[in-house]
Amino acid sequence: MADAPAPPVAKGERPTLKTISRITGLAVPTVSRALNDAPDIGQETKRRVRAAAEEVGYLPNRAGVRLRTGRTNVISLVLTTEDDGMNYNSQLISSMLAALRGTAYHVVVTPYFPSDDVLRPVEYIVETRSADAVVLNQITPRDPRVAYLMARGFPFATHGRTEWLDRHAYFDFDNEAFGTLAVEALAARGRRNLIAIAPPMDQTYAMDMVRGLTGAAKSAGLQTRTLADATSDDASAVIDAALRRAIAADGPVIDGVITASTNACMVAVDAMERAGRVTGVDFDIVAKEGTDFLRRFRRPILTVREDVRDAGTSLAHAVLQMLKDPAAAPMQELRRPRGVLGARA
Amino acid sequence: MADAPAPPVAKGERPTLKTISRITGLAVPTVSRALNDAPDIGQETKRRVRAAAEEVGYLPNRAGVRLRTGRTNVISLVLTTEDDGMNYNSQLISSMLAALRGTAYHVVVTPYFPSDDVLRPVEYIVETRSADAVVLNQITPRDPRVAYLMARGFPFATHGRTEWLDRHAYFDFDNEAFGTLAVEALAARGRRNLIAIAPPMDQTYAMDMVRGLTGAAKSAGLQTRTLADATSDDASAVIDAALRRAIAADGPVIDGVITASTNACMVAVDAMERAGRVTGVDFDIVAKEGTDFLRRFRRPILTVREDVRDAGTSLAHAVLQMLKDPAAAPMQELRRPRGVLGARA
DNA sequence: GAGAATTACTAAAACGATTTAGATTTACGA
DNA sequence: TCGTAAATCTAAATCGTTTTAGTAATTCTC
Repeated sequence: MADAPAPPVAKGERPTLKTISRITGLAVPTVSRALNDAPDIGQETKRRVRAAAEEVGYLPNRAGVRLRTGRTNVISLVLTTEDDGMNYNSQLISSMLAALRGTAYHVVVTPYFPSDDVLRPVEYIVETRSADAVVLNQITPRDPRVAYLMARGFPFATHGRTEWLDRHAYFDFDNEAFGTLAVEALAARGRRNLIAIAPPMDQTYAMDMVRGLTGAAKSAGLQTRTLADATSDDASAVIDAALRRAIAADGPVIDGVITASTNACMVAVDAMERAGRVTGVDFDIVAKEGTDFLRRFRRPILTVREDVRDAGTSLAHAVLQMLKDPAAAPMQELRRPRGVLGARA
Repeated sequence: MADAPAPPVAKGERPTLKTISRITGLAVPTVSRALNDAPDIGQETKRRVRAAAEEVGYLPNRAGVRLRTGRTNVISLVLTTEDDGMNYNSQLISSMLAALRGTAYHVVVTPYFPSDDVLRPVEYIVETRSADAVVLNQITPRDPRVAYLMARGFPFATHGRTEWLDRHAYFDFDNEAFGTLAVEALAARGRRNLIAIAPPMDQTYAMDMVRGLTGAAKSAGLQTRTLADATSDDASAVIDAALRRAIAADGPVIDGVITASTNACMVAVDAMERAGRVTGVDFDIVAKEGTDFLRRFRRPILTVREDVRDAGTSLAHAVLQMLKDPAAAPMQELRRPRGVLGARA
């Protein structure tokens, strides 16, 4: 609870430009322009003003700046309030915060409720100008939010790609490559009959992943299909039920599973083992995961690493660059998976 | 991209009080007071003003309100940028957002970097008045942030308790009860030699948990101790190493493990099994978890449910009530665990 | 050495809201 | 019937910042 060391201008109040104006004897606008390094302010004056600002611990009043300029110094992260399987939201937020450290930007998390119109949060932000930029995820190929933001010329970056590839900033993991890698890894282990628990198929990355899967399967000359009636985002019970049906169905016996989430992987291993299939013996499973959680599962699971924090860092930099230089080309990054890790037995 | 249906006052601009003033022919302050339901505005006038506001889709400019009143309509959630084991942050945020739905409050996540002074984020918020209230977690008994906020009279609520129990709003899970339940469950299964992987011992809830453990152990006349050199918040490798040392050490053989986190539980099961001990046979383990993740682990793990979303909901309500009626007694809630769930085999 | 250009600052206005003080109208009491 | 109170509205000021326009002093140009 140490107080500030006897502020020279004794006032319990927070210092404003007026405070510095009084200290230096300069007019308020001069102080403002000096702090903003305007060209028509003398070097010596700038030095004096900055010293005074430093001394009293001046920080610009955000409401004042915002009211006058319209700049909010806020970046809005639009997220669903639904459970995310693993740590996705948490990691995205904390990595964005880390990347924004030292800047004037705050992060506001704007909820998107499943019952709402998808556009609502984004419209709200744009109409009330409550942020300088928006970060979106769970992107569909013709995402209406992206279309809206592009039409309005509002700065944004997405985790995931649309079909308007060259027109906005994005970060994405290369899910087609993941699909390819996964199939190849299973093929190399002699697996011939694969099933994938894909993300919801309206999402771009789900389509990418499936494209990778089917392409690689065709090349390798083996069977692959997507689990019906469940996605990797569904609740465990739903995935479990769908898998049970698939396992019990007639036809060639499943000997390879591909999943895009940790949770789906655990459910799948569980379901297969309950059906009497031994992991690593009767079948293999490839899972994409952000943590090293599956390693603790004590099964020979094949994993592909995907660090969500990379997304947060990249997206934060993308919007920062955008706000600094609106004319610059949008930052776009496609992160390729490094390879398939064989879990220890 | 549907436009608003022909706004009666044709202007691309966002409506302000001035817009409504023009429509109704009333002065701006009158409009303001009408919308704020001031006593000196006539009923008919209020009706007219509200109708006009509705019609043009008026939403108060946050910067204007904030500048004039000092109210920010922001609730700050102070979180570390470190990884949280499971979904803690994510669930806390989304449940808070859900509870704040329909209010004017935004949630700003304020990062706390491990290298910083603990007080820094909170000081920043108070000094720059960048939020109306703060929510804190990872509370220590004499948490300096809590002391600071109490001294400043700044509204806040904590997830976790301090030693200043009656003086601030909090939500907490009853970790002493958890400790007691856990020991009793293990004792009932004939386990005599327990080890606990506790949270960092500076945290209040860790101390609570250990108090519960030792109390129940004494009553049941059995051995219990806390794992040295590692806490449930540590990285998997650290916990693993510490556990290996404990398992290899001389003395009575460990036949019961208690852990406060999903991750620590997985690590513990892993370590024990690598040492040749079979879960549910040679030893039992009790874990507290917020998800139903461990059920998929296919081990007879005993779990105690703890829904983080309860914390977020309760804390949001606590600060809302505080902001509405500063004089009211702070909301305090201690959530007891419902019992120990035996995992299926 | 006079006019033009440059430098370095100040005055006034504005962003959108609320608050305080004051004005006008109507109703009321004696 | 007149002063007073009550009801309802308006005018002006203010929060802290930035912008636009303008002023004064200095330097340059030929």
